[in-house]
Amino acid sequence: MSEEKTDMEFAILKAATKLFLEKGFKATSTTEIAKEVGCNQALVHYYYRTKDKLFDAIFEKKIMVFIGSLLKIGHEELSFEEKLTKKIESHFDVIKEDPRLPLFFFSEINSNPKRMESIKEIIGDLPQMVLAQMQKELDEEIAKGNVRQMTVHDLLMTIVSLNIIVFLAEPMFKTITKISDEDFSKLQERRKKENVEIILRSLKP
Amino acid sequence: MSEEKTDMEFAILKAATKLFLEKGFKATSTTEIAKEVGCNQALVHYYYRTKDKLFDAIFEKKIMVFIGSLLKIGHEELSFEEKLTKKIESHFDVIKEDPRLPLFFFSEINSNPKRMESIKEIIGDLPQMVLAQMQKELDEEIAKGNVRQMTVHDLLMTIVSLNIIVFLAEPMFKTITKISDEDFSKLQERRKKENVEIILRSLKP
DNA sequence: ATTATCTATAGATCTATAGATAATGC
DNA sequence: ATTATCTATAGATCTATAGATAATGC
Repeated sequence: MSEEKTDMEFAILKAATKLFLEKGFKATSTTEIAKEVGCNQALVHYYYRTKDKLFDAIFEKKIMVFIGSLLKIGHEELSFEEKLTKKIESHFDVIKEDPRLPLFFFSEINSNPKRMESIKEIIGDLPQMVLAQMQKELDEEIAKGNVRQMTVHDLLMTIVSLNIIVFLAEPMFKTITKISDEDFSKLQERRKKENVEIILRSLKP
Repeated sequence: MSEEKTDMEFAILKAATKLFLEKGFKATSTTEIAKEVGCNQALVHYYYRTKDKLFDAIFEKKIMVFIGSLLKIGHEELSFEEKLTKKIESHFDVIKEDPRLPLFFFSEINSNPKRMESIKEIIGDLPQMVLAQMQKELDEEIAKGNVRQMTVHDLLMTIVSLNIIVFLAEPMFKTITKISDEDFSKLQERRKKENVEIILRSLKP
């Protein structure tokens, strides 16, 4: 009855994560997950009981990654502009590690908003506090005349918006232009820099 | 054998459009479409034969709306900046009319890239030509020193990116904050203005 | 006569569970 | 003994079609 996951339990989680992220909840069957793992379908239910519970475990984890990448703080020694740059880039990099995350996230919340409710309860009001802290820092810059009037909500929306587009558009992109993975990676890095540039410019008084 | 769609045929198309946009291809059943229309499920297949063909008809139409809103040209008498502003705003407004469009679009291409292939064939190289024209206009502004070095691809990516975020995030937004529809509409309009501001700033030399 | 609509159903999923067997931990 | 894995299957979909009946256009 140990807390440690058995190999098989972990393998199922891993395969499910891959498939759910690729194809979403509805389009992924427990049969397919089992096939990917190389076990029988009943075993998926033995460990996670229902497809829904299995999905929820994954969804929660991934949403934390996504939100975390945005709300993480640190680099206290840096200037506001440097800190912001780091935040934008680290958010971008987290998504690059897990490029299906944005579409997964928006799709699944759209098709089942209730999942968001439970997430809300789990994370509590930590985000509220981090946002308040970020707003304070932003207000200081505004007071100093370094930044135009701006809410942290708008700023975050801009960051997320610009940072997700290449990943959302990846399948479309790769279908239309037969771009190689290497060139696509270069395009991503170029966009990352461009995003920082756009956002810093957008804040100028 | 007239080209005109019967009432029932049209009603099915309309119901299918609504459901496919809301829940996507996989999560929508022909049974559900029939129920929404108020007919029996066989009739959906009588008119459109397969779920796939029905979906394709809708997907094609919607993708044209989305692409069209970006590539439309006009207002020749206006300045570059005014034209760009109009383009951004009209793109935003088209999506506001059909707020599920961006998620629908990215989700369905992700889950079945082949659909994009057929779309590609239908629209041909019209987009290429429009893009070339837009690039020419942009290059003129760059030459005049009004705009920094920039490709039309990057510019369009920025526009789409900023314009879709509120719509992608709508379900999440409405779950987390219990924002009213009216306030959400105000937020959208504010974002539209903000997007224009951000994009114009991003182009300054 | 032809077209539109319905009922009924075959065949393919898919989820979840029951119950059998194999593997492991004392 | 307990836990992990398997086989088999019930019950719920869902798509597509066959074939019956109702509505419509000459």
